[in-house]
Amino acid sequence: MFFGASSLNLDAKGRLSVPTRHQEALMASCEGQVTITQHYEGCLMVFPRPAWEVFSAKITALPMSSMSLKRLYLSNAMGVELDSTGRILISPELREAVGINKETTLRGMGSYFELWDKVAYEAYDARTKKSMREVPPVELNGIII
Amino acid sequence: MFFGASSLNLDAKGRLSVPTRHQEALMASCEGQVTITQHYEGCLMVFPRPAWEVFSAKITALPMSSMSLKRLYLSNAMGVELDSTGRILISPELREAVGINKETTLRGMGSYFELWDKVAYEAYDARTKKSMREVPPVELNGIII
DNA sequence: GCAAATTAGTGGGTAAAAGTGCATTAAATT
DNA sequence: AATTTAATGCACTTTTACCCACTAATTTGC
Repeated sequence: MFFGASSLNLDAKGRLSVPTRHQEALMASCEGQVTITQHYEGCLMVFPRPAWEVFSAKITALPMSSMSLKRLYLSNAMGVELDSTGRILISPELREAVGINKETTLRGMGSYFELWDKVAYEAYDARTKKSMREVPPVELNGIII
Repeated sequence: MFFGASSLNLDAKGRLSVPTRHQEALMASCEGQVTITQHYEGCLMVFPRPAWEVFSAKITALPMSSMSLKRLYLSNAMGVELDSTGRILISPELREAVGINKETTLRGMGSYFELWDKVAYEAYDARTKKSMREVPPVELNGIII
C-alpha cells in the first residue's frame, strides 16, 4: 500500500525520481514495472504493473456506452520501468496532457499513485477543502473515531 | 485516551518532541508507530497506528463520490515512528500544507491528536468561540451539567 | 535516399537538501 | 537543589536535484 505525498521535480528530460521508500516496494512487487495513464481530474495515475492489470481488466469489461472511459484510460497508458537509479520517464504526451513541467506532487492512493502538477494540485486542494469547510462531509459523522 | 494541549516547538529539521506523558502511552499501545495526515480545517491529525487502521479503513470504504476525501486523508498520510528520544518528524509537505514552521499546539482529541500552527489555532479558536456566543450550540442543552 | 541536425531517451556523477542520532543547554517541576 | 522535560546544536548519512556526456531515433534539407 502506497501512502503519503512527496514534492518532486522532474529533470530536464521529464524523468521523476521515485522516493526510495516506494522504490523498494515497487522493485519487490513488480521489478519496477509500472504503467502510467491519465485521469479525468487532471492528474496522472501511476500503477504498479499488477494493479494495472486489475484496473485495465475492469475498464476493458465496460460496455460500449463507456467508450470515452476506455479511450481515456486505455489509449493513454504507457508502460515504463524504473531505471538503475530509481527514475521513471514521463512521456511528453502525458506531461503535456496534465500540464506538468517540473514541480509535481506524487501521492500514494493505496494501490496506485497520482502524479499532479504542483499548482494544479494546490488549486484542487484549496477548492475541495473550502467546500468541506462550508459543508462538512456527512460521511465523517460516525467515522471520526 | 489523549487529552490536553501542549505548546511545542519544532526543531530546525521539523521534528516534534512528543510530551513524555503521551510517549509512554504511544510506546505501550503501538511501539511509537503513528501516522500523520491532514484535516480540511487546517491542522494535522496524528494517529496512533491502531486508530489509523480503523480510520483509514472507513475512508477507504467510502464510495467514488467521496474521492476528494480519499485524496485528502489517504494521499497525505505519512507513517512515522518515535525516535529514541521521543520525537517524530513532520514531513516538509505536511508542514507546508498547514503552515507550520515552528510554534505549534498539540491537542489530544481522545483517540488521536491534532497538531496546529500556533497562530492558526488561535485564529480558529477566536472565530469559533465568537460564533458560539452568537448562536449557542443547541447540542449543549441537556448536556451541560 | 543520405547526411546532418535536431530531439528524445539513458546513464552516471556531484552538490544541495533532508533526515537521523547524539550530546548539550535551557526551562520547568518536584 | 535535584530531576525531569523540552529545545537546540552539531556531525554524519541518505536522498533528491541538477548537470553533463553519450546513444537512439526522428526530422530536415540537399
